[in-house]
Amino acid sequence: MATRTPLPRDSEAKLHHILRHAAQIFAERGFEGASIRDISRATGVSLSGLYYYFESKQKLLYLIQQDVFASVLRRLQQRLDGAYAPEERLQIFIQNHVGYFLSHPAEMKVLSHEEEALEEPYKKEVAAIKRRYYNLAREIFDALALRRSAPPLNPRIAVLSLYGMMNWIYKWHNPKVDPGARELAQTIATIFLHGVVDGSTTGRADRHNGDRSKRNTEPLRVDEVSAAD
Amino acid sequence: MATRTPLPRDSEAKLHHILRHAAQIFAERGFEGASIRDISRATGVSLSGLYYYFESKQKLLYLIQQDVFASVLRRLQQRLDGAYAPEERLQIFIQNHVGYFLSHPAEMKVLSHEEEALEEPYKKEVAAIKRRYYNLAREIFDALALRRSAPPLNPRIAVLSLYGMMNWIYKWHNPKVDPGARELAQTIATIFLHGVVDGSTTGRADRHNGDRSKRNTEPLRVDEVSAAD
DNA sequence: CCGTTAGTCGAACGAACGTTCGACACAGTC
DNA sequence: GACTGTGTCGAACGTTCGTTCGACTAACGG
Repeated sequence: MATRTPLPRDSEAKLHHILRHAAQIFAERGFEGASIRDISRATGVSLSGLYYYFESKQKLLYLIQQDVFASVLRRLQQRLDGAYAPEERLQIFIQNHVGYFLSHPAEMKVLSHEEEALEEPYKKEVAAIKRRYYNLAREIFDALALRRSAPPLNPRIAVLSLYGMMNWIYKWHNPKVDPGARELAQTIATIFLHGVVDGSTTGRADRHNGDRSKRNTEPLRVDEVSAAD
Repeated sequence: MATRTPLPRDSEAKLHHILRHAAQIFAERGFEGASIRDISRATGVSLSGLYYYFESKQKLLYLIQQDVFASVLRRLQQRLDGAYAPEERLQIFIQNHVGYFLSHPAEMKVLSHEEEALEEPYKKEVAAIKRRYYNLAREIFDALALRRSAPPLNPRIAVLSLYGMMNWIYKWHNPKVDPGARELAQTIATIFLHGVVDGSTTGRADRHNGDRSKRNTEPLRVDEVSAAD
């Protein structure tokens, strides 16, 4: 059935060349804002020539996302292998994610920013990979949460907040001003694990009211937000 | 002096009507992905009629962002008035931000997601407001950081991580599953202030590895990462 | 040397885009 | 009743979009 030559070598290399430059363009102008002509210009491949490598703009976005996600997960699995302590596993997880963010900013921005631009045949597939990635962090967190003496946190919110810290990086990180991956990951891990005021006896004792309160008096009001209308 | 006809009332009301529906459309399809014709359809105003209220699509996006930002800031200043304790101020800040996120999801998504879609005459103006908002959180954090006995954190990273936790919400929050603004804000504040493993003496043992935490020897396999490959 | 196939491209397609224009209805003011 | 300013619209402008098509080259197995 299948012929001898499965896939020529330079074809696959060229596909990656296209994926790399396309990610750059998508990162710069957004998926909808970027045109196939932009990508043609950036890659040096003619407009119609591109369609030999992907059948639609949607598929191109899917290929980029799937490719970078597979990379991240593959590297994470490698690094996690042999680490069993929850704290260490969390550090590795954060380090891996942040590290990839800073070393492949365009690809990771496309992954973070263009999630919704993907339409339905592909959207589901990427969502499945993301769920696996989420569950991995969730398992680490659940093991970690056993260390906690204070009232338990909503684990879903905790994990998604961690993702928020990490995935927001592309919005603000400036290599000329901000630290590299190692220090950045360490800072985020410290905040997530111990918070910003942790460490001394003053930590939690000085809430100015019933200390073990859930619903204390009322420091703030949420309800009426629609006043602006 | 010219008090005759300052601004027709229903005109301003209609502008807000347009802004509200346009934010909805931008939130759903993205700025570049949404067309003025979509907005015409959603508002009931004819295509050309819209241009009486804004001179370009860019200006429309600017008006939305400027409008919602002014709202958030105005409400925040109100609530912050009279609160002096750093922890309380931080709680108010988070509560305000998260509360606005959940009560005006479309507008806040546009603010978070379409930052870069804004071009140069307008981009600078919104950036200026955002800097003010950032500085406000930064001042609260600096006051708070005095409470910290552990080695100091990079304050810029800490504050931007907090923004990350909050601004990421629009990507995942599901009203049917996730808690409301109050509990959500409280969880984020707790994580930011005290971390997820804070509380007991085991907290800062620095390296908790010594004891073999064999209680879960589950290696947490990520089995076959590239299934779709 | 011939046929097949992988790879590449210029030119064009119809559709959709943001924006403009001129006309028109309805207020108030002289 | 003429004038002016505000608000509204249908129709069209020129441009750009994603995608397709047919022709072409280079390489290789027979």
